[in-house]
Amino acid sequence: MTADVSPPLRPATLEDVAAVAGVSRATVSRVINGATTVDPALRRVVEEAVATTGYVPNRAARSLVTRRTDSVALVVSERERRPVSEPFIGRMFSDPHFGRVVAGLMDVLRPAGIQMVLMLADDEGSRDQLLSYLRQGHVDGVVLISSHADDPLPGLIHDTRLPAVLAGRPRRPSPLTYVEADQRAGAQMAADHLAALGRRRIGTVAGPQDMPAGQVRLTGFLDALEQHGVGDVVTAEGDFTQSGGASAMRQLLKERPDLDAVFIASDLMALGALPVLLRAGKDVPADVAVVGFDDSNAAVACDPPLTTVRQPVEEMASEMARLLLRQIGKPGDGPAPSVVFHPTLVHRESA
Amino acid sequence: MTADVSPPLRPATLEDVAAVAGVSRATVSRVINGATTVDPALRRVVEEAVATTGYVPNRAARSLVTRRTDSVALVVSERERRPVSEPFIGRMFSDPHFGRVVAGLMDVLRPAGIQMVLMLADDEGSRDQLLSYLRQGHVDGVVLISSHADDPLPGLIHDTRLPAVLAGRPRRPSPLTYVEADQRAGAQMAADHLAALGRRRIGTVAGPQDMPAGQVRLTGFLDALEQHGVGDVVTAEGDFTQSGGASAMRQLLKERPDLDAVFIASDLMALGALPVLLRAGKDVPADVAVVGFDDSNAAVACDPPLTTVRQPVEEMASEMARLLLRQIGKPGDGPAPSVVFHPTLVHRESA
DNA sequence: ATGAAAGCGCTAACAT
DNA sequence: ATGTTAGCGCTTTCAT
Repeated sequence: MTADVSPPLRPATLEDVAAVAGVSRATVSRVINGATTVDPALRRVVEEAVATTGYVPNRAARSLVTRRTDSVALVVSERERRPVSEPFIGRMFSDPHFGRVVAGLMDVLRPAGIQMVLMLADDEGSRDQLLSYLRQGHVDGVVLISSHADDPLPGLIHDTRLPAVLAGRPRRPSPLTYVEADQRAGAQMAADHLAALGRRRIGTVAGPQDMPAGQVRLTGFLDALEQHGVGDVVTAEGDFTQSGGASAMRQLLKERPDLDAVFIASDLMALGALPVLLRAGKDVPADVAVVGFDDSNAAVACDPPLTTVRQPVEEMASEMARLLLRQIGKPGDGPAPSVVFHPTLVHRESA
Repeated sequence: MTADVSPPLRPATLEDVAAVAGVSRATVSRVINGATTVDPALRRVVEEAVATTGYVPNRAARSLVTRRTDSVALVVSERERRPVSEPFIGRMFSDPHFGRVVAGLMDVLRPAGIQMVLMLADDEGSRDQLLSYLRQGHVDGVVLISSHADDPLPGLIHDTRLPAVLAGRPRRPSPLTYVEADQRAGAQMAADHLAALGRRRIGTVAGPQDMPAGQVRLTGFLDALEQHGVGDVVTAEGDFTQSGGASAMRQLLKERPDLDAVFIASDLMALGALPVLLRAGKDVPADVAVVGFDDSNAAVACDPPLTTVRQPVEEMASEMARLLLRQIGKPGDGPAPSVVFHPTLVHRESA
């Protein structure tokens, strides 16, 4: 323990450190920024001065001259909430999926010293506000999580020329880098599994056909099944909600009461569908095998626990962060190539 | 539609606006910041120039001189993850509760033009990093969500003299403002309800006893039950996760197979516990009445839907934001008085 | 009511 | 290898 230095009322500046170390501001700056052209002895002196003064760089000042901010925006884009009366925002925020993405991003961003600024775009006003924020260069890049297919934001963000990465392939083709899980491959794994189980009277609760994920999971499933010689598959469309899954399941059961397997395009819909099955006197998996998609919390909440297609959400988010950092690092290169992850089948009890 | 101005390669500065408007930088600055001492006519001219140039203030430059940042930190503090091998951070992040807090905060911060910077403190290194960040004044205030009782962060944050608001009363008394729901009252409501139902063979899945919420919900429940003449209550501790809820429920069932009611200290744990109950051949609520806590998404995802103690999480978060903004507004006043919200019992089908 | 000018703390040429 | 200097874009005295 050394004697206390009298506590600075004003945070130490580069100037203060320079004075203590007996060098110029520039030298201190060089040490701070790890320039190699500094005499080792001087470097030590400066480092000591930094320690005694408790110096921390002022981001605003630095950012003003470097035009970097060492922060990125995490933009959550949601469809406009229809009734303005609806009290609170953020369907996305209360989705555990969102938290998993944040965790994955932070895992990479934090060690890099990059801060995350959380932004929400859920109507035209907030979108304009967001864009002007981005255009003014208050962040070095953006991660976009969009919950709806017709989102104009990928295009608008691309126009800002800011490095950006999308969570999931956008519906309209975009030059922006995206990271997604191979939905088609996932659906195939579900089909293969069901076929391997010897099931032949198969149905599927599809997702909304106006969302890419909904479409691809359905066609991927049907195509794979066809390869297994199963051509006659009953289909009902759900809306990715629990109750949507329930009514789609009812419909399926009416059309094909002797069903022996069903692929449900999201765990949440499966959570709604399972009780319908049980109520109809079907045992899962004995009578009807069920495979879900996502490996979300809902999968374990189901009874029986759901065999489901897992997307490595955290890993994908970390990859988004890495891709973003890479683009920020060398701005000339344009968007980084997109990355597609491979899903895996998680075995539980429903199939 | 007027003719396009040639697109600026470099974002417009105050100087540019001043040139277009034919006034000085100072006057533009006054208009931007709503000073009253500007001639209405000139004001209009300047506003037009702002529009045509697409000017947006540069935060870094402004912050450098004002020493305000128009952003606050949302700090998530978690216990250190024991095995470093554990792949990912952020138990908190994947908790839907977190998302609801974010939504509530954003609801008041966004209209105020305040950005939220997400920060995580889960070991000493990240805590130090966080504190130096805070001390350097990169944010105007902090919202702290802490997941463990012995968190030193409230004290450390108080030492920074930065305006701050805590989510939940800290274990060690602190001068910092906090916002919380009356956990004890909530637990009491659960007990009253179960007692009114005539249940007497009662168990509870408690939260972690090293968390204030875990402790208070347990003691509040037990005390209230005692008042109803129910003294013999079996208890198992969960960790506020779904799987933790499941195993605690199994334990409870083993100790007391004839249980007719259980209070589960979080909906998420209830989501895990319900299937265990059903598997054991118990009908809910006929055989076993279940009351949860939180009124989160999980409550509605449960089958049957959960009767649960509702904390107005979003409203509480909004209140935190308001209290923080107030302290930021007048720094002299010190911490604002804390606020305690009252929980309500939400009736669904499980009890 | 408006303008001129002085910095805020930092980095990056440019000199030495 | 180190120091000198000129800004980055803004707010804010201080004159006028």
